[in-house]
Order: sequence, then structure tokens, then C-alpha cells
Amino acid sequence: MDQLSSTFAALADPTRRAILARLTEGPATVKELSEPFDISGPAISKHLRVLEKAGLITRGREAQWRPCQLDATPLKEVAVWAENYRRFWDASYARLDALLTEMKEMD
Amino acid sequence: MDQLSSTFAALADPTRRAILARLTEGPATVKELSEPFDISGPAISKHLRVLEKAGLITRGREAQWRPCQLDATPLKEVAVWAENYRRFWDASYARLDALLTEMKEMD
DNA sequence: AGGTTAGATAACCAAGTGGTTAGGTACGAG
DNA sequence: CTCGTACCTAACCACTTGGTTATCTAACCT
Repeated sequence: MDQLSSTFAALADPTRRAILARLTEGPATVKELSEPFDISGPAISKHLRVLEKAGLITRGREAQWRPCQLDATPLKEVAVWAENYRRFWDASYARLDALLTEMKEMD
Repeated sequence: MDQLSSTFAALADPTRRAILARLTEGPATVKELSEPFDISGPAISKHLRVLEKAGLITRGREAQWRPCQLDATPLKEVAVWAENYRRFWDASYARLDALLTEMKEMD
């Protein structure tokens, strides 16, 4: 799978997006991350592995803890990708687009 | 599934992203959309249904054709969501963030 | 009416996903 | 050394996904 696909796939799950949101407040242990959800530890572990493979988190080792940290780099690609479609949702861009087309047709 | 999740899920497939890219050039029939790929018609039909359920395309009826059209509205939500993480990938925002934290710690 | 074309649906398959429970590893504390 | 804690892996399950082929409907063109 390409980078963008695995990033989108990782973001398709609400639990994983919530984990990312939590990590904006700073690094956290697996235990801390699992607290807001009533799913088992292994389920969280799987989510973290998906996020790690997508490059959205990095994991360290400190004694018996494996602290997770946000890495938002892939989200930049997402933002850039989405921005390419801005003119299709933004009305003012659509008007500008129409204007440019009109001008192009004049020559 | 919530809106954002189904949008991300729809975008996780390269074929579907290519279909969206093609639709930026204007509406197209199912046949036209399937031409660049060497997968079967039904496979394309399934992709289109996923895109339609995610609200990324709308479909009309003209004789025996069912022309597809881009609807980028959900992509705005994607862009907005991703922008919330800008300060975590943008160095200058990170510096601003550090500065603000420093200032906060001073009182 | 008959044939061709566009497209959807149905049934199936292999692989992936999100969850579980059970059991294993590694570390710190007493 | 033993106990508890943090975390992982393994095996399993139900469901989804991305693909297939075969079959159907609907519209156009002779």
C-alpha cells in the first residue's frame, strides 16, 4: 500500500482518530491511551500498530512502558491532497475558476 | 459510520482517488471511468457505490448512461480536520507553540 | 422484434479488520 | 525471589472489502 492509502485507512477509524487527538496533548503510555475506551488492551495494541505503520506515531521504550508520540508528517500530505479539491467546494474559488475559463475562451 | 470515517475509508483506495481525480475534469459515465483500469465493470460499480455513500459523487440518469459528478463537500471536512494538526508538522507553528507555552508558564 | 451497449445485481472467494480471550515477556517493588 | 503491572503475541471469530463471473434490466438502433 502506498503512503497516502495507509494514512487514509488509519484515519478511517474513530478510535484511532481519538488516539491521535489525545496525543496532541503530549506523549502517553498504552495504558493511558486505552483508558477512554472500553475495549481490551490487545485491541488498542492493534490500533497503535496501524498508526505506527502509517507513520502517524512513534514509540519509545522506558522500563515497562512504551510511550507513544504523535508524528503528524503524513497529515501534511493529507492536507495537501485535500487542498487540491478546494476549488470544488469553495464557492469563491469556483467563481474565480469560471472567470478564468471565460477569459481563456476569449482568445 | 460517521461522515468523516466513511470519507476517509472511501479515500483509502487508490482506484477511488483516481476516479475522483478524473471527475475534476468534469462528469463522466461509468464506462469512461472504468477505462483507465483493467478491473471488471462490477468492481467499478462497487467503488462508485462507496464514493456515493460517502457523498463524494452524485449520479444522474441520461438514457442508458448514469453520469457521475464530483461532490467535494466532504473533502472540506477532511481539509479542516487535517488543518487542526498543522502546528504538529509545521516548524514555524511549532516554534510559535513553544513560545506560547513558555509565556503561559511565566505567570 | 432482435441485437447491442451501459450498467446493476447476485453469488462467490480470498484477504483484511476489529474485536475477543488466553498466555507470554519484561520490568520494578517488596 | 516472587508478585503485580505494562504490554505484546497467538489463536480465534464475525464482518467487511476488493475482486471475480454470470445473469439481469433498460435504453438505443436497425
